[in-house]
Amino acid sequence: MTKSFKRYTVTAALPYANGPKHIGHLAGAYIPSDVYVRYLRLTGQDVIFVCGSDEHGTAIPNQALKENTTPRAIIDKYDDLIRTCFEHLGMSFDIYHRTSEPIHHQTSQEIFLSLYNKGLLTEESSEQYFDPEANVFLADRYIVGTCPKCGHTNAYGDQCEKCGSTLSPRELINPRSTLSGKSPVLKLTKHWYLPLENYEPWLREWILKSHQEDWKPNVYGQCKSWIEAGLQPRAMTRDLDWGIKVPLKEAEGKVLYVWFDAPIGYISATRALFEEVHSGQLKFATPRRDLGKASKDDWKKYWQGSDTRLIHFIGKDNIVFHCIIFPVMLHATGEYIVPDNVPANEFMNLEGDKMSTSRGWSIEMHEYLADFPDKPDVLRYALLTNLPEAKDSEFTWKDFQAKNNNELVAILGNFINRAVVLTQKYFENKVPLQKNLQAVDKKALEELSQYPAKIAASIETFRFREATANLMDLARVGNKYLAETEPWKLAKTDLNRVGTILNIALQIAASLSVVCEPFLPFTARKLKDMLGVGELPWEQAGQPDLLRAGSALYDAPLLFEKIEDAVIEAQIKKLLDTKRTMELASQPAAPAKTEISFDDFSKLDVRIGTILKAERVDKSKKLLKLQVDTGLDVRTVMSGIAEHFSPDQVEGKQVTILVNLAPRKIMGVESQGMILMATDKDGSLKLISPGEQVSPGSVIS
RNA sequence: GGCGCGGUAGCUCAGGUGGUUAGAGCGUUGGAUUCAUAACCCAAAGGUCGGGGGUUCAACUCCCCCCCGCGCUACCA
Repeated sequence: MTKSFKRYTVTAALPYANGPKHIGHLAGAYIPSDVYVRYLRLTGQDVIFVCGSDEHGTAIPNQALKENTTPRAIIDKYDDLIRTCFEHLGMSFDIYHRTSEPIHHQTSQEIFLSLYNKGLLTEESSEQYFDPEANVFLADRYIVGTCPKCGHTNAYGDQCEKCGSTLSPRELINPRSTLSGKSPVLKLTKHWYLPLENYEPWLREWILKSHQEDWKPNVYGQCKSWIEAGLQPRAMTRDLDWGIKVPLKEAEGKVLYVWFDAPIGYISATRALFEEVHSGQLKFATPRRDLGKASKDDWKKYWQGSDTRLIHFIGKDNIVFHCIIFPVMLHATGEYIVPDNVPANEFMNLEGDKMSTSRGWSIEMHEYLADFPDKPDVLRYALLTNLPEAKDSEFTWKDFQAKNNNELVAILGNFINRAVVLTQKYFENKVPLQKNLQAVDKKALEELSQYPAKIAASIETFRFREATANLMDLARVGNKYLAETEPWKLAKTDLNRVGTILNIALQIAASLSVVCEPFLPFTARKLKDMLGVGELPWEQAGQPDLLRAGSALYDAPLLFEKIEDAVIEAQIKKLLDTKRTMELASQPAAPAKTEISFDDFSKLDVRIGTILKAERVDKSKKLLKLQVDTGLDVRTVMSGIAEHFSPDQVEGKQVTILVNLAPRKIMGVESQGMILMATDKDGSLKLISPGEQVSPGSVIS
């Protein structure tokens, strides 16, 4: 931490190009990283800021199927959408690249080969599901079946969207291929693994020991949890036809695992940045400062120089990849540096519920921009003041309105407007002279001089909320100064004095135009234009003489405008409407299973039984141990319903039971049968009882 | 169940290595003011710092137990 660095490489999580991105993503990674980088640039640091679209992985072809198009069309569409939104929100990347670019394929393959040639990857063959009809291995996402956790009949092989559980394809009951609809078969396939466990001592030393102090508790804690749980080999390749080819002859039809190639995208983007600057042909690069005579190899300084400080900005869902897997990859090559900090944020909720594009409960970037095209800074501010830095936070439209009306308009906009209007009124819109200073003036200037350092200290320690609050406090200093000096009263008697006061007020405004740039870049631009100041470095902020007496002020439009209640109400209504639409659209009844014969059916012995006794199972959250009168006998059945029913809710109830299911031991107890349940749309379980009381053992047919 | 992160004013959140009357913004109430987008400025009310033990001269801050929320993970035939 005390180490001194010559340059910075700052990355923001590569957004996955399978759909639009919402304001939670902005709050997690993009806004903080942009503030950080803009600040570094103002202080003259050598920094590059890289990002780009993550365009591989199984979800892309999956989304293509959903939209009835090609993977290429999907990534082009969402790359364009996300790229445009970022631009309109003021994200100041030096390059926004794409992982589908050839240079990224090359970089990823080089790093894979570097690990392979050093003998650091292990090869392992395992049985994976294969669709003999389509003649391909099935990615997790292409296998559907019954969720073993909630019984949802259309769960994906990696996740059940009904109950949210993470799954592996082998766990699915009655797996089916989504390509052919047939049952897949298990087939042997070889993959390359990175044995993370070999790096445990290094990870302990690097993270647990040397970053205990400077990494955020939420990040450090999660790393610790992973390391102590025991690391395992992680597959670096997949059987898939969408992605980066594994550069080995024996790996026909295999690609690099998307989580192997995605973070390498940062490196590829950096390479592309310097290649484009070097060649003078900018395609993805938008360098924000003069990179001088860039050479093609300059990227190496930013990824291999031990005097480079690497910072990854991500959301909490990415911690394990950015703190464990990717660093191990980089470290193992022996050539790359590892991150000095990973200031991951938690999640931002929305109006009391988790944000989710698929559930329609979100504010998508492009929708916000469509509805508030001239207000990117208002969103930046509302998010900045409520970033989930230490814990999940919450965005509400009402809060958004309050932040705009009570702070941006009433404090910051109002102060600027007061200073400028008074200057127009008494001094023909020219900066008046600063004459003899009184105590109140000195106090204001003294306070002014403190703020830039205060704000800087907060930014440097990744406390962006605090930094933003300090920014607004500086505007408060200005308002207070005007309230104390009351220049509108003195104007009748002492215009010299008024001039001094307004000069100081305008100096505060000038400093504001500098220090607000990282947070509110569009506002900073307007304010600088208004005051006629150019681009000033951070170190000049806080000085009492940024504006020269006699210099003219320019047009002074209002920086912010009030947002009326009706606008906010409309947004809330829109949110609720979208959610309802999505619920209806995304929840058709599960499709019918494949046909069976009557003989198949008659193999099942389903009956009505009565639950005589139910008890919780020690050390289990989901299991109830039931004694069921089946008419034939009284038997023990273990049932995963404890999260839906308490024991006394089910005791005495008649239920449907599959009695001829092979017994199996669960949590050390033999379970003899299975209670059948209906799973409702919301994932809740319902008992299936006869319409009227029947004798235990009644056969269902 | 295990591991991790949280539980601080009505709301959203701050509170390195324990130390005088626990903070900010918003909201509420009162005052002052009119240059300003009825904005600004001042002041007040409001908290058993999740609960209970313990260490200490002293704990929101350290230790133990419990409760609640979130995440990962295991049991679900």
